[in-house]
Amino acid sequence: MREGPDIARIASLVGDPARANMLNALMGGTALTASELAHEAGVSLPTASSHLGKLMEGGLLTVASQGRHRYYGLAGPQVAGMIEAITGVAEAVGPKRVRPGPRDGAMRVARVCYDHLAGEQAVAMLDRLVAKNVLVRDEQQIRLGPSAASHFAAIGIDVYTRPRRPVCRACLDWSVRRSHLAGTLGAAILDKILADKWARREKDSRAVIFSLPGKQAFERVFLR
Amino acid sequence: MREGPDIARIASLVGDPARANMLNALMGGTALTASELAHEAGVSLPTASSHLGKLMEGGLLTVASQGRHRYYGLAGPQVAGMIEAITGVAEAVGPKRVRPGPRDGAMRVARVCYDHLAGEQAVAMLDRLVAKNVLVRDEQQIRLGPSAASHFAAIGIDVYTRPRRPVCRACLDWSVRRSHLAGTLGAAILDKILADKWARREKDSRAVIFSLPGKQAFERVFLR
DNA sequence: CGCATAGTTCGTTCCTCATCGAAGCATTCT
DNA sequence: AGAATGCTTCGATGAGGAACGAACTATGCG
Repeated sequence: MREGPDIARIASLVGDPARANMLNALMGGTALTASELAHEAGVSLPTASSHLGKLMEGGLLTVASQGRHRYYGLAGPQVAGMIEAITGVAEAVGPKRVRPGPRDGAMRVARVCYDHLAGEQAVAMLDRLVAKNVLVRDEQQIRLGPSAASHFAAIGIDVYTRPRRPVCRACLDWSVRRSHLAGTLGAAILDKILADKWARREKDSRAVIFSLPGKQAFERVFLR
Repeated sequence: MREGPDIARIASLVGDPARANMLNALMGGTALTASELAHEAGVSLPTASSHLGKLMEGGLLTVASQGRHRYYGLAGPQVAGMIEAITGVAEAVGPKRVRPGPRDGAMRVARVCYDHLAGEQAVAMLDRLVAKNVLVRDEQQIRLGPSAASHFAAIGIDVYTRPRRPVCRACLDWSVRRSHLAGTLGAAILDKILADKWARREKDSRAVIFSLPGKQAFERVFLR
């Protein structure tokens, strides 16, 4: 009876375990093939194909055909944000993890959230950038502060080169329950962290592992 | 295979249309009874009760027993944020609103919401009553103002005769996204509108169609 | 070409879960 | 106490949809 956007339709897409696993895997930010996603989800290829079709039809995924491969990826940051939000609730109400393994610890500290950094490190970074007035924040909005351009230029990031998406966006961190930095700036910072080899991606996981010198460099640049 | 919080479980809770409607209704911030939610969702009371049990078990709702009523509300802002996020995606990918037919127009202007009037007319009425200080409102709470008794007595409504439910309640209007008046007073006003034949119910619809003199009477009494 | 790999489509099977009526508590009104 | 109201539990029914094997299409390789 009720009108408005069909939230049940979207939620039910995420509500199937196989599809949820696929979406989770895609939260790493890299597009994956149908076979890889089938493996991630623990289902057969036909089943995966059917799920992917539904996710596509629901507008949650994009696909790029390359040769005989089809690379599926999240449709955009809004979808990623939604998954984060659902993850946050699941984490909050879910059965208390009996014993958080070491891998969970790493995830908590730093991980990839679609295309930017999340976790304690990322939250601390945003806090510090706001405290230094490099970024200005009111509520969920984040904007560049007066010194932003020069500040980021000093570490090799041009805040004006990526005009397509919003430069700054707040993204709620499920492990810390506070916001971290998304948007093109967040993506550029993650790029730099990986390009400069401050950290590496854990295989088959969203975890981001900092090396000791990498961590020190990160702290010097972003937490001071 | 994948670890982490069980996002499919949470999403599937939202993924049922009946439950989604309930959650949507609760997004207004006011707690609602099981019967009201059953009506909102368009399902029978047993069905609603089952859904509410699941939402409770999933940790998405809280409940407060007051006498023989059970008031259900969202478990917290995090849950509300999740619903907002899902709504945002649904809005973005959803079917482009084709063309709101005439019936939708009528629904938008005035309709029945459980037992009281909703829609633009109802929102305007509440605004006016608050502006005239007949009703006093702070946040989601609405109370009778000093002149309420005499004001409503003049049009044949005794504000004290129906002690069973709260006299005034705010109810979020989905078409206008602002509150209108619910509670026994809201119900009494709708009764009067229909009893005095200012308007009639559209068959098999929630729409309420005002006659021309009825509309004038309504405006004279409530919008001036 | 013929063979291998990557994906989708089809048809069938099976199971979960939404639904409602009837009956059972609980609370409040008279 | 008895009646009315609000809500939950139980049991039966039915529909939707997740799963996979087999067959089909498409791309790449020798």
